Amino acid sequence: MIEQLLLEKTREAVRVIYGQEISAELIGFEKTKKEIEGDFTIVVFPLLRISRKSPEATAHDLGEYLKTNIDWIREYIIIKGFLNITLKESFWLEFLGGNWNEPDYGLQQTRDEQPVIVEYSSPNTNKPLHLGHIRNNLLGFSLGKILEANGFRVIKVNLVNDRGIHICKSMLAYMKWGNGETPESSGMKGDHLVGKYYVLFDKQYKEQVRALKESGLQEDEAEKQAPLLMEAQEILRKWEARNQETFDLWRMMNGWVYKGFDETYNHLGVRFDLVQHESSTYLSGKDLVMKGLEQGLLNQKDDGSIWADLKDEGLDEKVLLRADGTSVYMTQDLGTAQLRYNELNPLKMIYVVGNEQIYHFDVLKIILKKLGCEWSDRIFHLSYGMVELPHGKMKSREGTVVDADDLMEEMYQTAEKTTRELGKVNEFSDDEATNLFSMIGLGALKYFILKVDPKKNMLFDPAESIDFTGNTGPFIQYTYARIQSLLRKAESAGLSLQATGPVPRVFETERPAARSPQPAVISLKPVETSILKMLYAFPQTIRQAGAEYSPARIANYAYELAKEYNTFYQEIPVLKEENRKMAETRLLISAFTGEVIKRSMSLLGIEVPSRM
RNA sequence: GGCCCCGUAGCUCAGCUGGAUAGAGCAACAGCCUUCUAAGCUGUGGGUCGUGGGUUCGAAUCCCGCCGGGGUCACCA
Repeated sequence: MIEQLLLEKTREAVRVIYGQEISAELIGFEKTKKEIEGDFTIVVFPLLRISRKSPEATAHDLGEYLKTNIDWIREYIIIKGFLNITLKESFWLEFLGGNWNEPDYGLQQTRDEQPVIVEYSSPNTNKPLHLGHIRNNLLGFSLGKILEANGFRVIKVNLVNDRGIHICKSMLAYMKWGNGETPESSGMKGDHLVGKYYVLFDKQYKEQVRALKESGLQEDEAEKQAPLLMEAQEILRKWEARNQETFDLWRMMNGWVYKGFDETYNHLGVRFDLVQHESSTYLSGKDLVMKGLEQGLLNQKDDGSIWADLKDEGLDEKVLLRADGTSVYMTQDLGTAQLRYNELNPLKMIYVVGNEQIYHFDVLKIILKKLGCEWSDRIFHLSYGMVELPHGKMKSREGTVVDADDLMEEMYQTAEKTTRELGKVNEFSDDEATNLFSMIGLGALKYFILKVDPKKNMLFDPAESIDFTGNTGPFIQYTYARIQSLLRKAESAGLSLQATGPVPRVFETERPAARSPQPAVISLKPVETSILKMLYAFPQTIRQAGAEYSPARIANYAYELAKEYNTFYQEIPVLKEENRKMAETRLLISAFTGEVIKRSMSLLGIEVPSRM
């Protein structure tokens, strides 16, 4: 890596010239700003104490030393305290020749035995997926890919929230008012059908609460005493006692939901390596709690409920088992974490869960530690912000929830409409066209969501998300399609990429003018070095995205690269170039850029079309 | 009220471990299709980086106070 060489040589220069050993952190080292001539910049201000010279003089000392000691440096320019170093073109050309066809460029080989677990999605089986889940799924899936690109063995886990009082509510409503309706008989997708009964429960329950209040009860009393809630609680007890009838109904309704979810996941293009169900992990949580109680780490109240006292940690008490012995959300998560640790011994357990649960995960880690699980440090909660709509938050009871299936369908249709209007698919078969609309619609949706920093709340404006111009997924896809088209045209024009060889001869000709009898055969324009610099930064970008768990970094990188390429594309007609070697070089730049765009988009779970 | 997160152009967002004149897109306006795909490109206008202090040669970035917005503090998940 040239950066390390520059850094090392700079330290050496300080040692030789000023006689002092310095740490690398003292050297301000960065890529040169775009508007300024140069490739890399050394900021000398921090070194002034050592050099005891002016910024300019210090930069000059270092610049001279580096230039005489590093072959790749062509020249340096000093602006105030900034030493801007320009590399020879041969550096970039050699980089291009050596990597454009490298199938693993930027990607690390899997090196870790211990896996990283990425849990995401984690749906409840009582209602269909909505826009919030979409952000979750896209983040989790992309994060998994990014970590894999960083050489981790990743296990993507979906923890299905298939038990608990909320599930019993939709079951109860179905028992009361379902009349044996099924997805087949109603023509509804299974998850939507079950969701319908959950909503129905909520409506009837609110009605009961209202009636009770009118008969003189306090609000909180009314909420607790509403017959529907008590019936639901009864179902939960029956379920935990493995009552056959309850269990069969539960299994049937969950089956419908899974089928519906699978459809949505397939459509969205996300995958899991492992699906866990809370119904089969919560018992482990109960065990953990009972053990903790025996060891005196937890305490039991008079009514029989079991609690963790977290006052020493500055938090409150937390219930872990209800008085009737049934478990709560926290109990399940304790059990799930324990099982994962025992069975997979992960390097890290990443939970992709909304930021409204930050407190929950803080508590989870503390309780685990309290129970003697030192590995709780390996838990990392990747919390992401809420998705807001132009008119405010999504609220199911106000009907402002954006359904995942509806949204994807809408994106598809807009993609189809726009694409047809532009006359892009006149020569496509039906299958090809359908496939393209899907790629574009989903590409737009995914990119729109992933380009935003996960931790921030984001605004989802349907009108804007459906725009395909500017900083959007389709813009990047379009750039890729153009590159592919260019490569096809080049081939039929007799310009073959492979014929140029891995490192074309032309790359070896560039030498300092003084020692070379002939001028360099080719020379790069600013746009071209600019693209090459970006391509050079790809591996580093992946590392940063991995370290920060940030798909947004990849998304913004892909856009910058595509934008840069479009400028190039507009300014420099490759196929019109008279110098054949120059034309070939530019083809390589195009091919390489296409590859990196494709890989970046793949890390976001976005497909790119070869024509559009 | 305690704790956590956010505040950058009219709108949506970038801005890497502090560095040079704070960047894109959308929207507005003006250009570019006998030229490798115009879902594109070029140009113009638009900013006291919420605010007041502090640290520093240097702050959108780090620290503290305040203001504004959101989240959370359930025997819901």
